[in-house]
Amino acid sequence: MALVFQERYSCRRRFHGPKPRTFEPPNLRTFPFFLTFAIQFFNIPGQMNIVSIIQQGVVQGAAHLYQLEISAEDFPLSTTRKEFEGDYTLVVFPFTKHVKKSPEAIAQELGAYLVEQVASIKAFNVIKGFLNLVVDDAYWQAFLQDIYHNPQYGTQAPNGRKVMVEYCSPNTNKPLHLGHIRNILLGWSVSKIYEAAGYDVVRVQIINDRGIAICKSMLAWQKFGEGATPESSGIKSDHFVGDYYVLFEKKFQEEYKTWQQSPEAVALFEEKKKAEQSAEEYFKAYKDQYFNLYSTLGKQARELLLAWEANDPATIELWKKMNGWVYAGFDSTFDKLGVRFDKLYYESNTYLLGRETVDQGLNSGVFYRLEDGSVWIDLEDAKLDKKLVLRKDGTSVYITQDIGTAQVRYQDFGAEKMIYVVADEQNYHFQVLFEIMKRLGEPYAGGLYHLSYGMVDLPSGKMKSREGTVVDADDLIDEVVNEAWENSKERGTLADLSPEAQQEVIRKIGVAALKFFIVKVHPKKRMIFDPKESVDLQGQTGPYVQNAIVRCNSMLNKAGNPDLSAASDYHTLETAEKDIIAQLYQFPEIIKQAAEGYDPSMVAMYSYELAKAFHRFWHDYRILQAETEAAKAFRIQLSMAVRNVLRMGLDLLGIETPERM
RNA sequence: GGCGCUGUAGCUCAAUUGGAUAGAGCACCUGACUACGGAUCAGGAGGUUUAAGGUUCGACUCCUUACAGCGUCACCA
Repeated sequence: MALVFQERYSCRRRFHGPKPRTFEPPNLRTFPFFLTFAIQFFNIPGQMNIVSIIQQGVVQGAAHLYQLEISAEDFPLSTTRKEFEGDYTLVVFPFTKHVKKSPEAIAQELGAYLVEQVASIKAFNVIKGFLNLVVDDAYWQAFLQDIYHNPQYGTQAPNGRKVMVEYCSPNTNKPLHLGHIRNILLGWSVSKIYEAAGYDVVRVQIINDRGIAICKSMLAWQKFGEGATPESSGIKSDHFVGDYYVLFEKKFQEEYKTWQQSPEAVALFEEKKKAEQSAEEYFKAYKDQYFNLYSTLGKQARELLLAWEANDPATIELWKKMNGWVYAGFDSTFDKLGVRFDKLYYESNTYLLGRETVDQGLNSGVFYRLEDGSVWIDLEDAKLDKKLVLRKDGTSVYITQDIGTAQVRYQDFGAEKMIYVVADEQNYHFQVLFEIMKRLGEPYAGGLYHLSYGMVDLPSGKMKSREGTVVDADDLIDEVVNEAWENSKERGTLADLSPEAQQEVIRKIGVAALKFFIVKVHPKKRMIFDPKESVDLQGQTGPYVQNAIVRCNSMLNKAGNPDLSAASDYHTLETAEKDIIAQLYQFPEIIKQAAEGYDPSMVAMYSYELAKAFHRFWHDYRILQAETEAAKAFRIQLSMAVRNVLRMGLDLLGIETPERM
C-alpha cells in the first residue's frame, strides 16, 4: 500500500523556471495589442490617446527629418520623472544608430518638429539624450471632462474571452492560515483585475477533502470526541475539526513515545542506527515508518481510509458530517474576506480523473510504460526530468489528477486561460503539468499559468505549524479589526453612529489594512508579515487610501449638487492639478500591466501614489472655497475623478471603503 | 549534488521591463494646522543595489563566476 502520512502542504499548490513569457506565447502577444486598442477607442471618447499621438508624431518626424522608417516599438516613451519639466520623455539614443548626429541635436530637431506639428504638445526641453515633452493644459482639461463622471473609467469593454482562476484550495482537516490569506487575496485580486481588463472570469478552487489527513480528524473525534459538536462546544466549526486533527497528533506522539521504550524499538534502533545518531534523532526520522508499520492509531486511521474508499456508509456519513463543519467554517472566513467562488471542485470527485488520458497518451507515444507496469513521461529535453504519471498498480498520482481536472474544467467552462494560484513550493509540479498538457496537444495548454507566490514569514522566523507558530486566518482578521477599533475610539469621530454602523465601518478599515499590507508586495517575493506593523494605520496602508476617498465624500456631500459648467473656463492648471490628471490618465495602463503581469501590487502602489498626490493637493489648495467659480468647479471634477479611480483601484484589491471613518 | 527563486536605507517594500541624480513607507530628528475637509501636510538624515568581472551611449535590471538565504528534485498531496 502506497500511503504516506506527511502533510507538508497545508494548502494546494508557485513559479519560476523559464521566464513567464515562454509559458504562453500566443496570448501574451495579442494581449497588449488588444488593450492598446481598447484604451484608444473605448475609454477616452472624443480624443485620442496622448501616447499614441506622440508616437505617431515621432514616427512621422523620423520619416520627415531623417527618412527613417520606424514603428512605435522601436523607441522608448516614458513618463517624465518629476524632477524634470515635462510630461513624457522620449529617449533618443536609439536614433543615433541610424542618424549621424549627436543625441542632443536629434532631440532638438525632433522636439521642434513635434511642437510645430502636434497640437497637444506645447513645449519641449532637452537634457542629454532625453527629449522632454510638455503636453498642453487643454489636453488634460479635456481629458478630465471626459472621465470625471464615469465610475467605470479604467475598465475595458468585454472582450468575450474567458479566464479561470483557481485559488485558495485548502485541505479540510484544519482551518485557514496566513498562507491561505495571501493566496486568497492574490487570487481574488487577479480575478478582479482580469474582469476590469474585459475578461469573463470564473473563480474556482479544488478542495482536498479526502485522504489520510481528514481520516485522522475523524478517528480522533470518534475515539475522544464523546459526541461533541461545534454547536455544543461553541467553537467555530472548522477550528473544531482542526482541534481533533491536533489531538490526533498529540495522542499519536504519546503512543510513539511509549513504543520507543519497548524492547522491539530498542532492538531496532541498535541495529539500524547510523554512527553518532542519538535515539531522539533516529526516531524523529522514523516517524512515518512507525505510523505505517507499528502504530495502532495509524492502523485505525488507514482502516478508515480503506472504508471510505470502499464506500462504507457509516464512514461516508462521518466524513460528510465533519467536512460539512469545515465548509461552514470556511464560508464564514470567505465572507469576512469578501471573496467567493463560482464552482468548487472536490478531490473526492476528481482523484480518479486523468487515467484515460494517460491511456490515450500511451498510444500516441507521449507516455511510456516500464516492465513493472508504471507509466512515465520523459521531459529531459525540457530540462524537467522523467516523471511518473501512473503507479505500477495502475493508480494515479497527484499530477494525473491535475491532468484530468484541467480537461474537465475546459469542458465545463472553455476558458482559454487558466491561472493556478499556488505557493511557490510547487513550481516544479506546475512546470511539469503544463509541459505535459502541451505535449498532449490540449488547445488551452498555452494559456495555463501558475501564479506562484512566496511564503509569508513572521518577524520571529519561518512560519511552521509544527512549532505552533502558525497564524490562524480568523485570529489575524480579528486582531487587525480590533486594532482599528482602538484607533477609532481614540479619535472619537464615529461616536454619533449606531454601534452596528460603527462596527461595519471599523470592519472595513481593519480588513483594508490587512489586505493592502499583503497585496502591496509583489507576489513572487517572500514577504514578512508583521502583525504589529500591519495594524499601524499610517503610511503605505489601506486606511490611508480609504481616507482620501472619505475626504472626497465629505467634501462632495457638502457641495451638494453644484453647477460644474464653469469648469471649462479654468485654463491655467496648477502643477499639482496637472500631476493628478496625468496620474489618472495612467490608470487603464496600470490595469493592463497588472493583468499582463498577474501582479496586484501594481494597482496597490498606484492607488497609494494617487491618494498621496490628492492628500497633498487637499492640504495645499482650497476646493469649495477656491478663488474663482471656474477653479471650484474644476477641482470638484478633479476630486470626483480621483474618488472614482481610488474606489475602483481598491475594489480591484478586494477592499471596500466606508462612507466615513 | 542537479534545477530554480531571492539578495536594494536600521526595518518593510519600489524602481515605467536596459534610461536621467536608485525612490516610498515605518522608525528617528525638525517644522505646519485652535483643527476647517485632521487616520493630514512639509523638510532633514539615512545607499559601494551581497562581491568580482563582462556586454554598451547607459546596468538594480542582461551574461559569467563566487557568497548567503530559501524552495524543489516521492510510485505524497
